[in-house]
Amino acid sequence: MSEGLDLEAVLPQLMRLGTVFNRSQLVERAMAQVGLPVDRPGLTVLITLRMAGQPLRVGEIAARMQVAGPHVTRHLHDLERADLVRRVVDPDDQRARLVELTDAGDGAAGRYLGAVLGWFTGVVEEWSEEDRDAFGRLLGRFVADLQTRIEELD
Amino acid sequence: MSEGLDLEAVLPQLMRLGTVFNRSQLVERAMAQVGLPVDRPGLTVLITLRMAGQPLRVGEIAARMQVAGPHVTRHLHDLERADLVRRVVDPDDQRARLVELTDAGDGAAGRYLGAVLGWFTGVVEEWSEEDRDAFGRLLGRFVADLQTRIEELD
DNA sequence: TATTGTTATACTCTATAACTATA
DNA sequence: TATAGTTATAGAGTATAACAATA
Repeated sequence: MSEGLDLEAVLPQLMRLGTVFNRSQLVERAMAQVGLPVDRPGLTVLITLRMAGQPLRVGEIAARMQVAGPHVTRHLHDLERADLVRRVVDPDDQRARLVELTDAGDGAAGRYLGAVLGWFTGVVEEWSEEDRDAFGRLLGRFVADLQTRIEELD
Repeated sequence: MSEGLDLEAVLPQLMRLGTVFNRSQLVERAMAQVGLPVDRPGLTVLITLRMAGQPLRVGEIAARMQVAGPHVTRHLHDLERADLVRRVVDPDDQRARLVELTDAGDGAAGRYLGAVLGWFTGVVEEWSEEDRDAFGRLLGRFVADLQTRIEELD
């Protein structure tokens, strides 16, 4: 059962990774780089919009964040008041609203992502190129296979 | 900048992994295998005790879970009422309490871990042995380097 | 009648502060 | 006086239900 041993080693590592992410103030430190008083879910909205590269409807933001709609609505209020996003009526459907980043909002999201990216660069910069490539490949595959398996359970 | 490209690919994967973990009801599904009405933090207490392999003090459980003390105290109440843990006075220090799993508690934690482990087995069982080994090695290294870097920031 | 979004409310998880008992 | 744990309170994040407006 050498298989079993491999997996029993991986599982605690994944749990540890989750702990490191959630509790080590990685997020808080990167948010400090943003230089604006945005809370965590608000920042997630900004990142979602920046990664989309285009204005999104409220429901679409909620879907991409995998949260319920009202949660997005609530934080859009704060973001709009801070002039980080704009809400405009969707010309194709008067019921819907398109949310777009202001320049300030786009800059904030960019600074956050840049900080996190620079941080990961530091973590693996002493790795060999082979190891970096292999890690990227295997991690991508793992996440994809995991997601497939989850969807199969439904 | 081939480095940059590698990292920019890894970062979204990690974010995606976090999302999959937190929102895909992986935890809820595994908890269903437990067959007992234990909530999530309560289950974390049971897992912590099982992985320790010995009774732990309340403060030690909180440290391993990386949460504040009162959080553990609160859930120990429910767990004790459900007969999943026992609290006994530490013979070495009358102030402290040792928390130990009952047979039912140990079984519950075991069933949960077995479900998750079996699930991961399914995800990577079609991988080559080389890929599995490499993934385990690189993931472990990544988490360790990440933690080191975080500690350096303090 | 179905869908988009909002408002109002409630629940889960975790933190901080104040307190008790033992050292 | 310091430490282990508990009780009480507060906050962040997210969900559900009820509602409004448009399709």
